[in-house]
Amino acid sequence: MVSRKGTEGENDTGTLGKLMVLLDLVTHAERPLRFTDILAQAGQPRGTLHRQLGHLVEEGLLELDGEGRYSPGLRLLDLAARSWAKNEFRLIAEPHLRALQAMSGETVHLGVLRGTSIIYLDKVEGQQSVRMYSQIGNASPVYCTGVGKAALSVLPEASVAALAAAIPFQRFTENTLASAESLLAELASIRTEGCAFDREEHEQGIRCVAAPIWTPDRSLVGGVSITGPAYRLTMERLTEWAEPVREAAGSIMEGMRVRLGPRR
Amino acid sequence: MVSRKGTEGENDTGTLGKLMVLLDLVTHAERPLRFTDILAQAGQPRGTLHRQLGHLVEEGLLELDGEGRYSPGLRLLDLAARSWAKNEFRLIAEPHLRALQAMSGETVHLGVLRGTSIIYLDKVEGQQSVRMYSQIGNASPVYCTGVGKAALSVLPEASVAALAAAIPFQRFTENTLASAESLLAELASIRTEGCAFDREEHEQGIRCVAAPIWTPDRSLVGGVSITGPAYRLTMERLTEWAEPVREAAGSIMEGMRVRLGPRR
DNA sequence: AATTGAGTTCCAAATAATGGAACTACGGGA
DNA sequence: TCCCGTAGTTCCATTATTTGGAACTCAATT
Repeated sequence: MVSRKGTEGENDTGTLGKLMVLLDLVTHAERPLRFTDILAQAGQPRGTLHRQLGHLVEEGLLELDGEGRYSPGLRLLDLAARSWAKNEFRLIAEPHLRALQAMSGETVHLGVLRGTSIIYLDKVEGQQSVRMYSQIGNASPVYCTGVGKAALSVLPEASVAALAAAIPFQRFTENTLASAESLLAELASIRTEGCAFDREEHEQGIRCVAAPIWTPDRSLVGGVSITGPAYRLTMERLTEWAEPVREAAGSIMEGMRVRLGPRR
Repeated sequence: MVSRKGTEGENDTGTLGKLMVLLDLVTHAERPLRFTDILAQAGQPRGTLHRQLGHLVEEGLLELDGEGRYSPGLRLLDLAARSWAKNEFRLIAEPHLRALQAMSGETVHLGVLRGTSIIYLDKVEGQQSVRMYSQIGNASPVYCTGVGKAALSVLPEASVAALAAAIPFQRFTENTLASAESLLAELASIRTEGCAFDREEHEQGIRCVAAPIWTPDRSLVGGVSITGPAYRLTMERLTEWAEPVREAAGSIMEGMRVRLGPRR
């Protein structure tokens, strides 16, 4: 993975930075990693790595099982649960997400831009009470999600260009915008429309309509979307829902203005 | 020997330890904290604290808004989402939780013991698709939750005694077991029954029945429970469900034996 | 018994954290 | 407008922690 730090350089300096690299390694891995696995990827001397892992385990950020395999620790859940519960942006948006869900009957997402990814902050779905946590906290690429493209559309040209250059494009479906050029072109139309569509660009058979949410200084940029299967979400239906989605985004921004102060 | 943090003393030593104290401070706070608020509680010199917070912000573990207030960062969600998705214990338990939910129609929880708290790892509820993330990751006291008491019941006497001595008992309802003695007494009966009840001990009007889950070496101790409102979950009903809950716990342990190896 | 691989421990040297103090920015009140 | 107090930031010599090479233990393999 490249640095998640927007426009800046590498970051594995500082004690914390190095530890975070390890945390990332373990949380990104498919399965629990053994000491040697981590050693191979971390580029740290054995002794150093051993102590670093020891500290992470001691703090509950990692867990070391009986077979010497490292996996993410429970402390992460604990910290995340608390930060999610009190996230102001999410709290402000929640009623509007529910309203959109009730109106459409489909799944509604709230996401924010972070580097070249969208992180989902909340998800409201109908009765099909499947996994809910599943999506929250997950990072998805900006260039092939409705929320991602909507978010980019409100950034200044320069920032978009810088981000686009840093995106590791990858084709998920035949509709995926797999280059900086095609992405930039689409952003233009999104700006005039005020909303973005995902036409099965990330996952075959899944469409969505999204509207951007931003603070005046762009310190927070994200969006809200309605997502669902292509057979129910025809393009006509999506177009119909564009207005309610834009309105929800507007209401959320209004809520932020009131609650967070007009400055940013 | 790298020490575990079970029953031991303070831990704000080491660079990471000090940073974790700050993370805890911010995630536990009701509202975003200003520099001065943290300064008052952290007991660090101004310069030091300032740099520490800077590092946490840089890594996305904290966020600093335009008004100079610190709140938990998105990186926490990202890390937690990944660790939750691949948690082996949770994955093994999931189908059994669903089965219990389908059988009872009530909410089913999976939790593990961590220090003197129970951390909920999963939650499956019926159609009332309210907040789901809400509970997952949350820490609740051992002594007044079904899962907590069940978990304690399979620990060796010595460990329970040590834990009980460390619990800051607090009375939540008139039924709360608010002393080490009453807790230890109840554990005896839980051991013979093989399941624990929460008779409105944590929250007025909420009852539950839970069964313990443990590994042979007790490195992982937790439980599974069915929870619901007292008017639906009469004590007779709870008693009826004790057996299925015990069976589910047994199946989960069998699954762990197979998947994680018989050693631990 | 010898060998190999995995994990752990040790300690002088290198590096990062510390914290007191000086500095800046902002916001009243006189 | 000037002055003072509070909040936040920066600086840097001192101090403490991390670093990493190497030696060591342990277990499985040949």
